[in-house]
Amino acid sequence: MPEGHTIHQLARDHQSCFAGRPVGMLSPQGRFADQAGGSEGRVLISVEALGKHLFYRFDDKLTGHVHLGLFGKFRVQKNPAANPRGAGRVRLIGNERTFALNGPNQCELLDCQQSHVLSGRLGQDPLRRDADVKAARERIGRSKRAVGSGLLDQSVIAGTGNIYRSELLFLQRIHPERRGADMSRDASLPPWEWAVRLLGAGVRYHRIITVTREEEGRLSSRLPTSERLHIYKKSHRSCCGGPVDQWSLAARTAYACQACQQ
DNA sequence: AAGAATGTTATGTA
DNA sequence: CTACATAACATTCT
Repeated sequence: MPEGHTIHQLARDHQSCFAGRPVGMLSPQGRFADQAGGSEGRVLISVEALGKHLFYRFDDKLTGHVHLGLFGKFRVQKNPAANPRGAGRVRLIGNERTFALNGPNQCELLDCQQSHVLSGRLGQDPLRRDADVKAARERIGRSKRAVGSGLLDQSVIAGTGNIYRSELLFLQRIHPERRGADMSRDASLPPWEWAVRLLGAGVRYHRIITVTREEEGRLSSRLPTSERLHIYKKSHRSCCGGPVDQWSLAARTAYACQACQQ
């Protein structure tokens, strides 16, 4: 569930649903408070996504911070919402809909200082207009590190996870183990542009799609999940059946087409 | 029922 | 200082 594009969707949704309203949420321990306007209620100014992190900015300068991690999930229900399931962490009650959060990796209230520290250590987010492309590119392009490692490092590029790492390196025919510094300068497009494109498609279609521009619309509505990706979690390419290698890189399973990714 | 999974951080090691 | 490994934490699905 949580790659960067998902988080941006949530930010957008929550922003339009709750900005300007008192919202009961996010007590310091991450337990939920379910009364909008109750003792925990503060007015929400805006919701922002930075990489895979969500920032809820409140009028009293505090920031609610949510990171979904592997399992975190917002469930949406039409009001009146059913009783909370499991260990609820946050409950956002809107006019028509209620969002309930379970299983986040992080869920806490930060002061200015803390939230600044957090956002400061996040890298460039391909989905943000204020991203410093040059910084991200240099960080990877000058590094002796494997590209596949840099792409998972949130302090370099924030928002790409294991799926996007696999898919965008495949699309460029770059082997994940290749050192950033060794990539040819004249490669058709550096990973950044592909990241922008793929994450953007993710937001647009509410799912991860890694096919070419013309095909996007068609494929997104028709294809089953297993066919929206080229090599992620596959032993053979979906297009030509060529064998796909699997190994561990930066503590996650990496994938590469044996024949064409070098 | 064990194990894997779209993630991050802190800590230890070389 | 960098890179890599490991553990910890959250939960659901096969």
